[in-house]
Order: sequence, then C-alpha cells, then structure tokens
Amino acid sequence: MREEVPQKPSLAGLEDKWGRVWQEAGTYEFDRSRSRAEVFSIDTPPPTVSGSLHIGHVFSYTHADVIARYKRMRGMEVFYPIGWDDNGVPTERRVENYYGVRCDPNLAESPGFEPPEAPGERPIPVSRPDFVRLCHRLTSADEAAFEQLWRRVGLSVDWSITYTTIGERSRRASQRAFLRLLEAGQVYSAEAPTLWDVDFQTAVSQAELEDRPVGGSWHRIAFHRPGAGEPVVVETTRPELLMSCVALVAHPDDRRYADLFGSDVTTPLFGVRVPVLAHPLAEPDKGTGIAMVCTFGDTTDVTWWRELDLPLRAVIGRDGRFGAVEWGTGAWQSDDVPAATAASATLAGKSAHGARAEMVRMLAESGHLLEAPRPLTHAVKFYEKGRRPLEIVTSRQWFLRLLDNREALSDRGRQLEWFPAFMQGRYESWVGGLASDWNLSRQRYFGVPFPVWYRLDEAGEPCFDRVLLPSEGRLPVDPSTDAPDGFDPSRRGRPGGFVGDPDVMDTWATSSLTPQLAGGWEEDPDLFGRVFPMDLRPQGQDIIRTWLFYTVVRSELESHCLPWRSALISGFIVDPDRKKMSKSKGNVVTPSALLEEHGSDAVRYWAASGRPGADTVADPAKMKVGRRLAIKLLNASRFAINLTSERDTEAVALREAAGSGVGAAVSEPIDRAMLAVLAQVVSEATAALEGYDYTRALERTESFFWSFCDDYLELVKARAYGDESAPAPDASGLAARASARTALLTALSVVCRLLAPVMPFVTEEVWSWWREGSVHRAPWPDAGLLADRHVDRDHGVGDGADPAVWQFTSEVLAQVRRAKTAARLSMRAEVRRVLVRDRPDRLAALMQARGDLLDAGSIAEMHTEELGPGEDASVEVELA
RNA sequence: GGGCGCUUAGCUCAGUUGGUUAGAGCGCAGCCUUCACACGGCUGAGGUCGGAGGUUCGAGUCCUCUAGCGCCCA
Repeated sequence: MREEVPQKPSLAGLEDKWGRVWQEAGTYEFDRSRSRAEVFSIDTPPPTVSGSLHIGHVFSYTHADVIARYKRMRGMEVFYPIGWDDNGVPTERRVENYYGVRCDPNLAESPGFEPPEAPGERPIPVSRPDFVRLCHRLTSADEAAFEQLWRRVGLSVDWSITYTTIGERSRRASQRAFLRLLEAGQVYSAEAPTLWDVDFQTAVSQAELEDRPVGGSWHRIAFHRPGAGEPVVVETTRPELLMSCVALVAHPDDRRYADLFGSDVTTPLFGVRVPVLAHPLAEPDKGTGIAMVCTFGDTTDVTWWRELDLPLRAVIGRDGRFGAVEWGTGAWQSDDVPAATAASATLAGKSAHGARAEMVRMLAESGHLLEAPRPLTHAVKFYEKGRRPLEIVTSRQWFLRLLDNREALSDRGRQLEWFPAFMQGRYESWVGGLASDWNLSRQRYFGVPFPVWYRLDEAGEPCFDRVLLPSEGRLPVDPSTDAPDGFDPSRRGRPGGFVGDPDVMDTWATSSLTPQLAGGWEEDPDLFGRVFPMDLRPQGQDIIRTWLFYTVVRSELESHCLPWRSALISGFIVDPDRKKMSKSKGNVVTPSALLEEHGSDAVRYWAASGRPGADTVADPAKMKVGRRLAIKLLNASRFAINLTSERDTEAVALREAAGSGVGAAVSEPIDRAMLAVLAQVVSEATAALEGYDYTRALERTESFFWSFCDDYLELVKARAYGDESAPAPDASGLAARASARTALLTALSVVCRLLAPVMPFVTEEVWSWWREGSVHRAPWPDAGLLADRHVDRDHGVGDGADPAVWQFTSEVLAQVRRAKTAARLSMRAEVRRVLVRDRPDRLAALMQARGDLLDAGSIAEMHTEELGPGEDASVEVELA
C-alpha cells in the first residue's frame, strides 16, 4: 500500500523515527528456533565503556553491521548480540577520577558510603566492596549512553541479548573456564619473574606491552678480576641494579672474553663474586660485548637467569623501590659484608631513578665508573597504559600455558579465513614470538576473582599447593567474602584455616570468552548449539594479538575448535594529516558531532568506503558525499513513485513478492537494457559481499544509481509520464508507458535494497512509501530473476536485452548536452537536428531508444549515417 | 634487524587473472535559477601510474633492485 510521499523529503529525524519502529517491531530480534545452518552468528567486540568512543569505533562496528544486514536480507537468521567491556583497569581509573576515590583493600566496607558531589583534592580511601559498587554504578550509566549512540549509528544488534564482562554470567563463565583449565593442567600458579607496573601496582602480560624510546645513558663500570689484572669493563644502562648482579655474560664466539668464561669476577662496591658465562643472546657489538645479568633489569635477564640457572637477588619491590638487604645471609653473600651493607643501605627505599643517581655517585667516588655516562636513546618496555618503565618483580601469579600450545594455535590461525588475507601474518608473527605463558593474575579490584582459596598452615602461611576450589554449581564466587566448602567463615585468615586468592583475572581472560558468553555456553546448550562456533569475528587490527589471539586460545583449550570461521579486520582511522588517531595525540574526533552534522547514513557511507584492513582518513568530505547519495535516493524515489500510479507500484510489489521477474511487462529495449545492467550490478555486489568486500558492493551500486538518475531517468521521464485519467494513448503507447514505469520501480526497489545495509535509515524511509514491512527483512535482490538468460521473457529481461541501447543513447545525449553547454544554453533548449554517424550496430541500438532520446534532448529530428571506411564516429548537433 | 602494507590526477581512492586513447569522487573552472532534487544539474581542465632495470608482441598490473611513508614483531 502506498503511503503519503512527503512533499519535501528530508533526512532529518529519520534516525529517531526508524530506531523506534525497529525496536517496537522487533525487526532485529533473533529467532532462536532456527537451525545452525540458517543462523549467521557474529562475535561483536564489547566496547570498553569507560573509554570514550571515537570515530574509529563507528568505523569498525559499521563494517560488521553492513555484513549483518546483508546476511539478514539473504535470509539468514542473524545472531548479533553486543556486550560491554566494563571490568578492568580503565574502569578503575575512571571511577577513581570521577568520584575522587581510591581503593584500599584493607578497609572494611561502609555500606552507606556516598562519594562527594565533585572529587576532592585528595582521593578518599574506600573499601574494596564500596569501590566495586561505585564501579558498577558508573559503568551502568556509561552503558546506557553507549547503547544510545550505537542505536543512533543504526547497529542492527538484538538489544535484548546483551552482556557485560563483569556481570554474573561473565563471572560464572570465566571462573568455570578457569576451573576446567586448572583441571586440564593448562593453568598453573608459580612464583615467577613478572612484568610489573609500579604505578598501577599490577602484573601485566606480554600482550599489554609496548616499546617506547627513552633517553638513558651508558655507564662503564669496572669489575675486578680475580687476583690482579685488567678490570673487566661492563657497559650498562641500569647501574643501580649492580647489587642484584648475578653473572656477566658474553657471546660464546667472543674471543675477547674466551679466557674469562668459567671464572669469577667481583662486583665493585658490593664485593660479590659472580661468574662470567657464555650465552648466544649476548651481543658482541653492544657496549663492550659483555653484559651484566641482574635479577631483573629486563626480559633478557630473565632468560639468562632461567637458562643459566643463576641465583636470585631481587632488589626492587612491588612499590618500585629498593628493599633492605641483610648481607651475609642466603643469596646475599659478599667478600666485603660491611661495604655491601653500607652501599645497599644508601639505596634502600629509593626508586629506580633515585637509586641510579646514588649509584653513579658512589661508583664515581670509588673510581669504578670509568668515564662520564654517555647518553643514548633506547627502546624500553612499558605497560601500554603506564607512564613509567616496567620493572620485573618476582611474585606468585596464575599462568595459562601458551608456549606448550604454540603449534596448535598456529594451526588454528591458518584454518581461520582472514579478510583481508594478509592480516593472518600479524597473528602468525605474534604466535611465533611468544616468549612466555599468559599471566592471568592482576593485582586489581574490579574484575573477576579467581575462584580459589588456599589452606593456611599452622603458622598462618598460605600453602599454595593446597588449593581449595568451589564446585561449578557455586559459581560465581568471591573468595574474599565467600568461604570454601567445609570451612566456617570464621576460619578466614586463621592458622589452619584458609585465605582467598586476592587477585582478579586479566580482563582479557573474560573478553576472550565472548563467543561463549554471548552464546550461552553451559547455561543454554540449545542456543549454544545454534550459534557456536560463530561465523564471523569483526574487529580492529590493533587487537589481533590480544582479543583475537586469546579468543582462539580459549576456544582451542575448551572446545578444540576455532571460535569462528572468518575474521574481518578493519583498519585504523587517521586524521586528515595522516596521523593515527589516539587519545594521547589529542586528535580524537568524537562520533556524536559527526553523526549530528552529517546524519548516520552519511557517516556509515564513509565507514563502508574504507575497505577491510585499509587505514582510512576521517574525512567529512566523504560523509557529505554519502549524505548527497541519501538525498538523491529520497528525491529519485519520490519522483518515480509520484510519476506512477498506485496500480504500478502494487504490480511491482506483487511480482517481487511472488518471486517472479518483470517479464513482458518491460517491453522497451532501453528499459530492458537498464535492467540487464542492473542485474550485472547485483551479481557483482553480491559476490563482493560474500567476500566481505562491502566497499566494492557499495561502489558498484552507487555508480549505477548515479547513471540511473542522470541518464536513464532523464531519458524515460516523458514516456513514463501521464496519469490514468488523461486521454488514453494507443495500445503500444500504453505498453511503452507501463514498460518505463515497471522498469523504474523495479530498479528503485533493487537499488534501495542494495543500499540498505550501508544506509539503513534512508532506505527504510523510502521503502515505507510504497512497500509493506521493513526493507531490512526484504529479500536481497536476485540477479538471476532480473536477467534470466535461460528461461523466457516472463522471467527476466532475457537475451534480448542489449546494454548498448542504454549506453550508446546516453553517449549521444551527452553530446547534445555538450553542445548546449558550449552555447551557454539551458538543457531545455530546442535542438533542430542531430546527425549521428557511427557503426551500423551502434546506430541500430540507438534507434531502439529514438523516441526517448528526442524527448530527453528536446530534439526535433534525428538522422543517422553509417560510417564509411576510415571515417570517425561523430555526433553533429544543430541548435534551434 | 626481520615481516607486512602503501606509493596511480591538487586531495581521497578504484583499477579482479598483463591487452584498445589509465577511471571515480572530492576540489577547481565555466555554464544552466528545466515542472524529483540548488543539500541541484550539465560540461570541462587536470595523471603515463615513486625511481631504475628486466620478462613480454604488449605492463599501472609479473620479476629484480631501489627510495619514501606507515604498521607489526624483534
């Protein structure tokens, strides 16, 4: 049924209007009765709600939504849930700043606590339960705001299936998965050197590292050889770690040190005897070629310590400061205990930075610093969110085995379909470069606790080998408030009693379970069987080594399969100066203003114009183009619908509903030509989308649509015109009019559907003017139906359709326009005579659209001449 | 140091398996205030495809070397 077509169609307000309708009609609801074969499931990234969204999010999420909408129109039941990533450090930071509080886990809960209106100058210490409560409060507010934004962008997710990474289901799933990995021997706890951020006070994993260039200095330090002899000169950037030196190493082939291997030297100031050893990781041309191994200055130290079986002399504590040492005990042996004691006493309590200055002073005084420090710039490892270099401290952590599974993980990477394919290399090199198992423990508060307690021995010390675990039925548990089975809560912290593991899991330990979380793993087996493994993982390229990799890990270890069949990787967004957009650069563009200014369809158009994996400029000019396209669709649709009768629109709708082609209703050669070209566009767009190349699909459609408006519409306008009550043309005139009208409406129906995944709002608006139901549940156009070459004219436009009729007629029309432009005349100016000289086949094609051409060009008469040998084609236009 | 991606009109990008005068949009210039659209239409001027060499009847499109930019990993 035709609705009222607006007098002056506009894009304003379409987002609100259709967003509401879709919600009320349940347009994107998932029908869980459909079989796995009919379901297309998408594992959408849960955005970090505590961060602000930038235009890059809209970019990548739009790509996924285009695919979702396409698959839905293809008749798939699309499982497209969304989650919010709310646990972890970013949320804690935001809560601290927003409320002006700081978590102190030693405080008792104060249930009535309310933060001040505005954060004070000094953070208020709050208990862990109060802190977690504030985290929940702020994240639910953030989540509401995020949902609004995503609805405005037009994501076709089923908003009734959401999850949060801190929610009860997530905590239960994370803990269940942990317990199973523990049982399978895939996680273990160990006292081990761990990358540590002294500001965040937590361990971090390899995936969270980044290298940053930092200024430092080479310090030349003299070590004593046994007996007399020349000192051994070591160059180091971290002289403050001298007291934790446990060996010197040089390359096995380095002849300068060959005679020293196996002997001991003595550290200056501390008088500690350390061995000189050979190891291939020592770089002969770095410094003097012989390195000081400390516990621990960097990750190479950890390797040397492990492989050379060296003792441990840890000096830097979790607070990043030097600890006190009792020389002469344990590993702290020295030839000169009083000197060592004095030296280390001056360092105790100092930060790495302060200790370095002090050490340099002492070495200079004692004459062991051979020359003034030489400045250099070198790469230092940082926590990606941190501001000071990481330290390596030894502490007890839970680890998940990655190194033992490297082979299997590498295989999975090869089995996954990557779009674009070269992104697989990112995964491959990451897996190949894994240096350690995954440290799951974080010494933070707002996260999923480990479902673990430890027995306390008679001295009240935890027995880490006597782990107490809950049954799966009890999950989720919080070991800091819940007691293990068989223990009275009063036994907490008592000798012979128990203590809870104080840590929470790395946020990726939960996020890596998104296919399981969204799919109802172990809680809704019926659903899980219909959606897992999923079909598609869309995401940004920046989190291949984290989110993608860890999700593969979890699926492999839990289900021994890939979590999805394909991964669609989006590039990142650069600003107009080609700089990567990031918060620290201050060049982040927020999406709301852009959505407001250009409209959601226009922003989505821009996003869809960025090919999979391609870095893309945040370009308002491109959004303007998208907006223009949307407006064009409004106007062309309005025109075509107003031009035709209700009987015409109903006939086209009925024909499409019945799944039949235009058949004999489109009789005019130029109309059939246009539809034949459109059929080709549909084939190409469909093939492109099957390979997730939404950009190509859009380009083809858009380019067709502009020619359709500029040339075809202009050519057939006059023929299509005329209402039912006007003096009836003769039978062939009626048929010619019906042909144009059917072709116009059919093409608009097809184009509208081709554009629907990219521009959901304007296409829905236009669709509503003459069609029932949502365009987003309408069937994807069928190229075969438009141009069936095998059956008959009742089906498609068939073999009789010659695209040249439209194409060549348009070329001649362009020549006519050129003549008018050159004469500075309006396009309506009369043409007395046109002479077209060309090849016979082209002239024949032209003659089939002769009437339309004369009308469109206001041409009085047209003549044709076949080219003679060696003559060039021409169009002569004689203006009136 | 290793790997990957990019380098085509002023700008942003297409150019699928090598094949006729290299395409689009934006921008720019001129024209047209035509009854779908001035949030418009028409027309036009702009590149020899980063550089060098090679394969081929023929290369932007394959090979080698090389330069610059970006990203990832050491």
